[in-house]
Amino acid sequence: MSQVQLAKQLRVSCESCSLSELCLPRGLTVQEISQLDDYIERPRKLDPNTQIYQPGDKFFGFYAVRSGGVKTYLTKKTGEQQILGFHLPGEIFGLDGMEHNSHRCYASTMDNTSYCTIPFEKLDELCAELPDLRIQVYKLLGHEINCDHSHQLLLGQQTAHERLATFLLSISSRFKHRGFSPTSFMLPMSRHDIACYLGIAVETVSRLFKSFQQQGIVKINRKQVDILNMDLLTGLVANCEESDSL
Amino acid sequence: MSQVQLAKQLRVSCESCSLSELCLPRGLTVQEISQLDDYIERPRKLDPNTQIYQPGDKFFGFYAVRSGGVKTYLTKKTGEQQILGFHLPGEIFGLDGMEHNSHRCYASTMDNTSYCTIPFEKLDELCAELPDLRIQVYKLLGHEINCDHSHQLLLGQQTAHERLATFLLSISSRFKHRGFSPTSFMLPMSRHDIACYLGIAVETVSRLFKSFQQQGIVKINRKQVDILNMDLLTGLVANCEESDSL
DNA sequence: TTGTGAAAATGACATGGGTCAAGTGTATAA
DNA sequence: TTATACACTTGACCCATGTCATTTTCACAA
Repeated sequence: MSQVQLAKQLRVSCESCSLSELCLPRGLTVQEISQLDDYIERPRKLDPNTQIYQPGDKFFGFYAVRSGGVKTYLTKKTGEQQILGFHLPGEIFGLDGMEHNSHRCYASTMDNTSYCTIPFEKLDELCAELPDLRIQVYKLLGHEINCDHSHQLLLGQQTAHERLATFLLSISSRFKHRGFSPTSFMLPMSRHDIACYLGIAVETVSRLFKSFQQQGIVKINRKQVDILNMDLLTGLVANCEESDSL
Repeated sequence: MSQVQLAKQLRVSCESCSLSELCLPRGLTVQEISQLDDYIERPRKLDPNTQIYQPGDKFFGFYAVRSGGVKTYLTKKTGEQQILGFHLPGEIFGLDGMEHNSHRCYASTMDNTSYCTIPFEKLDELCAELPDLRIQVYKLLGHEINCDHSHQLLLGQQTAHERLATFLLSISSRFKHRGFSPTSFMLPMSRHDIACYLGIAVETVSRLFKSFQQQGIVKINRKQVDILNMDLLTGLVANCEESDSL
C-alpha cells in the first residue's frame, strides 16, 4: 500500500473522530498518524444519562466524543451539581484526571453517545518522539484552561441574561466550527443542565428563553433553537468579554 | 565538583524557588536538574500593582512566584474584573498563554513581588528527553485545571458565606503546605481583590468578615488573619465540596 | 506631628433572581 | 388510545446580596 493510500485509510478512520483535532492536523507524517491511530480505542456506545466516570476513578486517558454529548460536573454534598463543561462531538474531556491519576469530577452522557479513548501512557510515550504531537497536547490543555477561565468570568461577573446569551453563542459557534448550522440546532442538554452550567435556577432559564423569544432574538421549541437575530444576541453580551470567544 | 556537591548547589539555587515543585522532586537525576536549572531565568523584582502581562502578549513560558503575590484576571468591557487565581510564593502562573502562544488574561502583582521564568521552548525540549519532567508538567497543568474547576463550583453554587470560608481555608492550607502557620497569616490581597475573586461585592466581604469575627471563628485586623476556630470555619463549607480540598 | 488619600467599614435601601407551588405539555409504555 | 411520569413553564412571594452614600481607619508623606 502506498503512503498516500495508507494516509487516506487512516484519515477515514479518524476523520469523523473526535480526536482528529489532536492527531491529524499540524503536519504529522503519515507514519506518525499511523502510530497514534493504533492506540486509539474504537468507539463505545452508551445510553443517555450513563455515568462514564466519577471522582476517585482511575485515570486512563482522554475521551473524545464522536456523537451525542457529555457533561462533566462537580457536586456539593447537598446534591447540587455545578456543570463544568458540555462536550459535543469532536471535543475532548477527561483532563481532570491528570493531576492525581484519578478523576476529580463526574462525567456522564446527556444523550445516546459514542466516544473513543486514547490511553494516556501511550500518548505520553508518543509525545517523547513526536514534537508536533506534544504541541497538540499542550494546546488541548491550554484550551481547557482558557475555557474554564471564561466560565469563571461568566459565573462571577455576568447577569443571568448575559450568561444565557453567552451560552447560546458558545453552542452556536461550536456547531459552526464542526460544519453545522450556527443558527438552527438541537440542544443536547436539558433545561436543568443549562441551569447548572450557568449557576442559575431552572425557572430563570425558562423565563429568559421566553423573554428572548418575545424580543424576537430566538425561536425556541423544546430543544430546537433557531437564532433569529444574531446581532441582538451578541448585543446582550457586548460588555462581557474583552477578547473574542473561544 | 562531585555530583553530590553539584546537587547541593543546584538545590540551593532552586530550593526556595517557586519552580521547585516542577523540577526538583520525583527522582530527577542530578544531571537532569542541572539541565533544567540552566534555563531558568533568575528572579526579577517588581513593585506592587505592576502588570506582568496582558491579553495578546506573547507567551514566553511559565512564571513562578518567589515572594509577594500575583493575581491573574479577566475583565468585562465595563471594567469589572474576575480574578481567576491568586498565586502565592511557590506557585506557578502563565499557563493561559499555551493555547495560542499569547496570553488571554492579565497578570499583575499585588505586593512587592519577585519571580523566576522558564522559557516554554526550552522546557518542551527537555520534556522530550526527560519522562519524569513530562509527568511533572502534566501534573502542573492538571492542577491548574482542577483548581479552576473548584473555583467554578464556588462561583456557581456557593453562598457568600461559603465562598469566603472556602477562600480562607484555601489560603490557610496553601500557607501550611509551604511551611507557614495555617492559622495566622497576612493576606497579600485587598478586600477588593477578594471580592473580585469570589464574585461578590466588597461590602459583602467586609460584612462577612465582621460576622465571622462575631461568631468567634476568626480575628481579623486589616490584612492580618488569625483563625481561632478551624472547626467552625470548616463547618461553614461542610456541604460544599465532596472531595478533599486542593 | 499633622495632613491627605485610599482602603475599609457601616448603614439604608433596592432588586435580581431564588424558592415554592401549581399548572401544562409531551414522550413512552401498556 | 389512554395512562403515567417527567420535563418544562408560569405565577406569587421574598430574601440574600448588590448599590449608593457616608463615615472611619490607616499608611505614608510633608
